[in-house]
Amino acid sequence: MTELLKISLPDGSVREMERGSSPADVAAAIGPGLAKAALAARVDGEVRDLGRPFDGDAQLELITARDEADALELARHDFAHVLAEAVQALYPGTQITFGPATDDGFYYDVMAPASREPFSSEDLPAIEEQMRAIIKADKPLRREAWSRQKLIDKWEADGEAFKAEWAKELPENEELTVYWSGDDWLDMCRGPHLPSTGKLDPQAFKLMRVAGAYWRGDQNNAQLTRIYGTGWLNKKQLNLHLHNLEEAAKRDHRKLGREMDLFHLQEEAHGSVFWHPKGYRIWRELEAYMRRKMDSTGYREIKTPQLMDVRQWEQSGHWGKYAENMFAVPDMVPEVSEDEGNAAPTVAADADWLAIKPMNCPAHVIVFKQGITSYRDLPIRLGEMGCCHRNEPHGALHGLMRVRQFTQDDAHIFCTEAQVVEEVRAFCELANSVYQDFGFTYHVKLALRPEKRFGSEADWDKAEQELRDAVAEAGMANEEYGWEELPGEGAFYAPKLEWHLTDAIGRTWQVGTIQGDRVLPDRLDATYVGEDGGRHRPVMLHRAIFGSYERFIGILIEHYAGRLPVWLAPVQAVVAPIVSDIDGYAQEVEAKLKAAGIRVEADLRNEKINYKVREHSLAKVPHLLVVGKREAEEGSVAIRTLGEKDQRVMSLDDAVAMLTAAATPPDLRPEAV
RNA sequence: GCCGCGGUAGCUCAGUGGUAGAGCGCGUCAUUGGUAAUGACGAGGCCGAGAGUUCAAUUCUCUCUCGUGGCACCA
Repeated sequence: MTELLKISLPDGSVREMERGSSPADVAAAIGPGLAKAALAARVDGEVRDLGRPFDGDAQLELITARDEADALELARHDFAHVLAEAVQALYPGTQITFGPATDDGFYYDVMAPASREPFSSEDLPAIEEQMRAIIKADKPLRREAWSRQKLIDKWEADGEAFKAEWAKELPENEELTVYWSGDDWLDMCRGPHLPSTGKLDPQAFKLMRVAGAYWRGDQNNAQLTRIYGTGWLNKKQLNLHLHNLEEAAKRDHRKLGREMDLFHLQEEAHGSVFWHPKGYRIWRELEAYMRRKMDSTGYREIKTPQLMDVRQWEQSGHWGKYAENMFAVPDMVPEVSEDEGNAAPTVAADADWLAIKPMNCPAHVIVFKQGITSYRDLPIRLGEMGCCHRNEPHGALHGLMRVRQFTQDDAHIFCTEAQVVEEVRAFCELANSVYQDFGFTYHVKLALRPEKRFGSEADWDKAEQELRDAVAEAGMANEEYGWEELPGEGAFYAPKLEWHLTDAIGRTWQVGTIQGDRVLPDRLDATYVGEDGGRHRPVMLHRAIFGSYERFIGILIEHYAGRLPVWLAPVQAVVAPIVSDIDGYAQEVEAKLKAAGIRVEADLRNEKINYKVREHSLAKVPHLLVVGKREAEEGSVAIRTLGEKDQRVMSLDDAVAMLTAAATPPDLRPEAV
């Protein structure tokens, strides 16, 4: 008299199943094809093993390879387990820890046995081989519930110190699960998993690299070896991914920066950029653009000192928190050694210390504090192309993306409490117009109060709510803008709104930010005189749109794969004569374009036109103007535009008009005004 | 800062216990050629820095440094 379970399917039908039956049974009942294709099940919205019995009546959706997101997640998680099993099979005594799915695959953190070196990339082929063997063996993956104590005993018996440590911290009463791979290997895991290892495609994964990673992400703990793999549902997907990686490598800004002669980095100033003429041209265009944007939205630009007394940084709180990442300079005349070549100066014990600014905010507060400010003057928006230095951990440096010297498009808005929401909303609008001009889409996120912070809870409540409200006012607190709140991610003095750009190949970059700060105005005693005649604290909004010029240019190079829009291109056009008889005309064309404000060069070298076309195409010059006898006679040019197959012949005057239009920055185009 | 890998010509890289090689680039000459590499010749290197082993080190060992892939960090 067992009662039957009612299992509802997505098509609206309901199947009656015996108690104890599982999604696998439902799949089998529907048909053998589905039984084979099914990978897992979504039971009342939760992804579960195919073989896990129903708890009661349920909504069921069977997951197959067609449900790509779910299937990928399952496959990657299984690849990680197979990886761990393979490593232990090959190298007994290896300790296993954790191995999740990632965006493009999986990894597993392991500790090599003391008897051998940590794993290296040379071990990867053998591990891959072993993984394929495990997949081919089609070992069933079986879920089993264990008590916590049983788990601890098992891990301790096996010498798995990391696993045992973790198990001890799991809740005592909760039922814990392990997954068997066949009958000879298991890992503790919440699941779910595919029914068996054979559901994985042995040709759809590749181990990519090994790296160090700290146990539980804490640098005080042991360092494990993390083995990274990329994993997919089939070989085609894997190959596509590998191809995309190659494409991404081709647009690496470090490579393009060298090839396009934009900038270089070198040992003597590591983490600081040597900008070459072409790279700095991009910078200048961006800076001019940003100045126009800020001038037209009520900002006033200032310039503040590079060096300030360390005491100023103590007062702001930065010295206490970030001293180790700041550069300090003794305020003294160095004693020069008689000994030539001895460049190490001695520092007097009583020297005063100056710090090179790691940020502009305290200096902006100092400017704000000059004189007496009335509420009638607020908001005050102070902008600065502020050059800052931070002594970053060496392992963090990366091309233009993470440097020790950088220049921010920084500004601080001092305003009353009542003005915060409107100021933030207006900033959302400004940031939006900038990112659109560069062809980026973006997500807006709110980073909430961190564990270690200054300021009262009431102020944090207020500050977070203001940012929320402003984004809502701007119409961006929704899915379209990827709206999300990130607990614990804020700065020590303020919650942050963050703009995460998505580039042409789908990667995201956090650039813009605005932060509602009540801490610094208080610590540095900034005040304004209110309507009531009393002194009040302004709210200080820290904000940037590019973030830093260095990083933003790096992002632009990768976003456009070096093919910058004409208005940013260091060289916008090259005039290339076919024979030297035409050099005179080529120079005439060059002069005319120059007079129109186009960044143009004439390539009069004694080379064939094929050579010039190839070279300037590789250099990513947007327009190549080829001139031969025909063009010289007609007063025309043959324009070859980068990325287009065909040339266009037009009169020189038309060419000037066309290039002038193409070279106009987006904010100055007629349709933008 | 931690783990792994690397540093040889301007760039990309090969190579060796007896102080080095290619391609591209650069220079000179010839060539004046209609849309992605014309040819010949030539000049370039303290083989990242320091120490050690050795008759001898670019090569082996150690330290440092910078880069690189991750981790940790990112006001």
